[in-house]
Amino acid sequence: MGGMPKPLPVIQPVPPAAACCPPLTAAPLTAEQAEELAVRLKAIADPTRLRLLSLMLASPGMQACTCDLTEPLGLTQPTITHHLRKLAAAGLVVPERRVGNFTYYRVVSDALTGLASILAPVAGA
Amino acid sequence: MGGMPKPLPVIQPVPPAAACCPPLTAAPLTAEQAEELAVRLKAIADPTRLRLLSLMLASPGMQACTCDLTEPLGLTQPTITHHLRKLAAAGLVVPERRVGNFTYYRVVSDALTGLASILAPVAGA
DNA sequence: AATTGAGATAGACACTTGTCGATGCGCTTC
DNA sequence: GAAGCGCATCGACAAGTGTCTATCTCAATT
Repeated sequence: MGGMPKPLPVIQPVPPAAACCPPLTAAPLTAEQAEELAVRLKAIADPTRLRLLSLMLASPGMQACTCDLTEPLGLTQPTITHHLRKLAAAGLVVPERRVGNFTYYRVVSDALTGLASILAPVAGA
Repeated sequence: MGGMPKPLPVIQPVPPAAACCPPLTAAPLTAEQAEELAVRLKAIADPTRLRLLSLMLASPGMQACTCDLTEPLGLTQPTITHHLRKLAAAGLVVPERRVGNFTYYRVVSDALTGLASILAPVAGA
């Protein structure tokens, strides 16, 4: 069927950037703000996902396909896919392009810097 | 018994600052580095603990006693103590002083900025 | 058309975690 | 010394989570 090329599953229930909350030092967070920020932080508060991010960041274009990430971490392919899904749901990575059977994910570096600036608005200063 | 004044339970299994890992963008993390960083991030990846931190940061001297934190969050006292313990174990707060029956915890702001600089070394620049 | 191969999905299971009620310890006040 | 209060600890339980095996889908190749 010559239909549409299946536009890559978009998951992102979370807005693209870290525009959810004021900096921690600004004022006490509401329950909703804390909940939303915690969702993003939970996404990176996992050793496997941290390694995934650092591997992708070290790759050209901050991109990598699932196959490139499976072996270095010593985990199965469904597990890697599971973690990439979680990262995508938090807006930290995005399914970029699909070359043949390979799906390439890219790190959204703005999401990382956004999180960092919420934790410590003066970081890097 | 005129013994020692019980030197406030120190929990911190984690080194004081965020000197555990290079920035994410520097190089792929080892399993150990990722594990240690995840421990710290898990500590703040919780809505209750985020609100605790923001409440303490908004208090004079970035300090607060357990009694000040129980009511604003609508949780029981053992639960607040539990979370303060977790934050202390991650080096994000420290049991500062004890006035009568009150125990005051203080936010270690360097720990927050340290985490932020690992996530995004250029944040705030 | 058949085969191969990458990745997504589903289901299962062990483990962790957030919360609570009950209890114990230490300091303060009566 | 007895009572009251703040905080820590203990035990329990529901909910969430990371990992796996098995299966399915879709694209590329033969």
